[in-house]
Amino acid sequence: MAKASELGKDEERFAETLLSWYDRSARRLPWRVPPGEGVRQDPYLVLISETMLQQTTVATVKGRFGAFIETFPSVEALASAKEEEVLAAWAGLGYYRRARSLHACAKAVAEVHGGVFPADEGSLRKLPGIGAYTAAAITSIAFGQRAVVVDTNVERIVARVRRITEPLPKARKLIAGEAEKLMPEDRYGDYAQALMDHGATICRPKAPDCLLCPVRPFCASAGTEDAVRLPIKPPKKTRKQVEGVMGVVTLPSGEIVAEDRPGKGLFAGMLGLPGGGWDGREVPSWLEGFEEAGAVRHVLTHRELNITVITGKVSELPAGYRAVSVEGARNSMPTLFVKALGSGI
DNA sequence: AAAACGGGGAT
DNA sequence: ATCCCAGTTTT
Repeated sequence: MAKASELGKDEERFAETLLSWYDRSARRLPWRVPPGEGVRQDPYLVLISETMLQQTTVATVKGRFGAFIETFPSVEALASAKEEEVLAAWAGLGYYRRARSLHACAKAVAEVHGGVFPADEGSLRKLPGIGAYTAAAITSIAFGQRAVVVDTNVERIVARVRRITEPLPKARKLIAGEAEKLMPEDRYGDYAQALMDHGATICRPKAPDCLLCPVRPFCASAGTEDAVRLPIKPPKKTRKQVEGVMGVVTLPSGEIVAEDRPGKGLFAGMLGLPGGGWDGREVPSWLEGFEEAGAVRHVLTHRELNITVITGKVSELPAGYRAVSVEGARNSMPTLFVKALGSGI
């Protein structure tokens, strides 16, 4: 460990060393430009990937990014798409507000900014769905400008490197300040992505690999128990258990009955199956008396859903609902409904 | 400041 | 089972 008088020097060497490691071992990812001086990525691609990656693993996004970009190749294409199409392309990814914000963001870029992404953090931050993290990511990765990118990887790395023992979320301000001190003087985009790779492959949440860590000489927790336990996180809340009913109801055409969900709440704006009880809405009376066909358990961050799946036939479409093919439902409904569909057919 | 908001992969 | 994830918005 360096003496206090040498910390300033360590701060410079940290970023330099991490960038050097990144040049050798950057992961290749579909949305990423390989490391190099002055490299930039298309801001539209950064927006899509960063939005998809919010609270979502790289493994999941890997399988969805390409198809989305193919469907909506440019910010103009996304802006001119119908919301229904955007939501369908997002089905299964979760946190569906992201898709609606993304669509609103594309419209704003197209209409307010003439189809050109604003190149400064402050303007980006004003766009729908772009918070502090995403604004900093676009600023650095797409525009090569200085921005302090702080996500959970960075929080973890900085808390360990600086041995910050104050629990989250109170430690956030301190962590952001320390993160800024550790920054390099150029290659801001590569540096942001180097931190991500380091957090994902070396400075992992549970089993950090300090023996392989390139910045071990600059880390106050390296090889100690602190490297495993920091940052200190707040205790988890227990999930509320809720029960409900969902119907897989067939029409004479072979299609099934579906609904457009309300604009707020769970799965807002998405295509869903008729039912209720689990989302604060009544089970529609026309579903009564249908045959029980299965059960689905679905766990969300703040709810645990226990759904009874019923099946039946109706001769015509009930008012307020719409007919969709089973294939269409599978492709555009959130996972919960697709699971119910599988259990009810 | 706390709650709402999905889903899947790793352990 | 539990933890965690390239967070943002609303309450």
